Amino acid sequence: MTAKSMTRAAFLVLTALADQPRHGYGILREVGELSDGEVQLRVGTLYGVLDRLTADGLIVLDREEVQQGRLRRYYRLTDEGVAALDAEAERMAAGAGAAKRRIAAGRRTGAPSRPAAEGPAGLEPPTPPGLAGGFA
Amino acid sequence: MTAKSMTRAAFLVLTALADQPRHGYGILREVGELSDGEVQLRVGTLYGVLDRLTADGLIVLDREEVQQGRLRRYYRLTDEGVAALDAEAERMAAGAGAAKRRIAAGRRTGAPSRPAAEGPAGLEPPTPPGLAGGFA
DNA sequence: CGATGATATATCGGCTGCCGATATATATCG
DNA sequence: CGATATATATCGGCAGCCGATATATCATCG
Repeated sequence: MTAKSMTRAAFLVLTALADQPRHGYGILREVGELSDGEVQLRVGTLYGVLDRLTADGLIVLDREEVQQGRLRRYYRLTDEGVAALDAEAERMAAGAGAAKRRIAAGRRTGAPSRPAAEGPAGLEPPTPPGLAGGFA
Repeated sequence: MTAKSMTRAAFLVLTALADQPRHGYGILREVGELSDGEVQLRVGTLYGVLDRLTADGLIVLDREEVQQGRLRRYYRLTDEGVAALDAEAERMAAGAGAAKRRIAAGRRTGAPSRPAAEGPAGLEPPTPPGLAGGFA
């Protein structure tokens, strides 16, 4: 079945929960710290994602605590959630690798922009094969 | 400025164009082949993405050909497009690595699901620090 | 010769999903 | 007392993806 790719926000939440259970606000902070502030998960995005992930069985409510008068609702990954995150990480790494390889391949002629002004216009380049290098 | 992350479809199009200019239908086929059929870019998605990428200056219309009575409109990456793709690939690789590391970190106790039935419920685990391992 | 399928372009409506704004409540700090 | 941090949650708008649809040419098969 291979299960189709999750959204970016979902990936961030799952990653934040990968090492230990966290509550909503904690997830928000963790995502920010994880990327040194570059990637930010918005509050308005969080709860929808949490609901969807729960409905999909990738996370579950771990426990509720009242800490200093404030409610904390902790979530944790299910086995299915771990598997999904792992699969997504694999896909992303593969995609990133493929992109890098192809950038390098396109650099060969040293002409990234202007393609050197073709001849009399004809005969399309027959897709120089060889190093394909796929996603998976 | 760091430029915010592009959409998945945009990433796929840029990747397909990374090694050489291609026309719309060719991009569609290339994306499919690249992932061995796992990832598919839909026709209904393509042209909107192409327009947006053009407006953003990441790709440009390279040339138009009439091959066997059918029009082919070739696009290619701009220097800015190459840079954007490269940056995105970097981000994805970092994110994938971070997820993998955290999954491994969470596996330590060998209790991925049930957290071993806590004691009388109190004293949250004080966020065992150490190996943080960020995105970037 | 007509049907089917691959090639190739493009549009549109609907649905999903992200985000800014907003609301509520408590604890801390100045 | 007001501002800031912690913590939850909802809602409306907008961007973006996808299925369906339309159009046209060429090759293949019956």
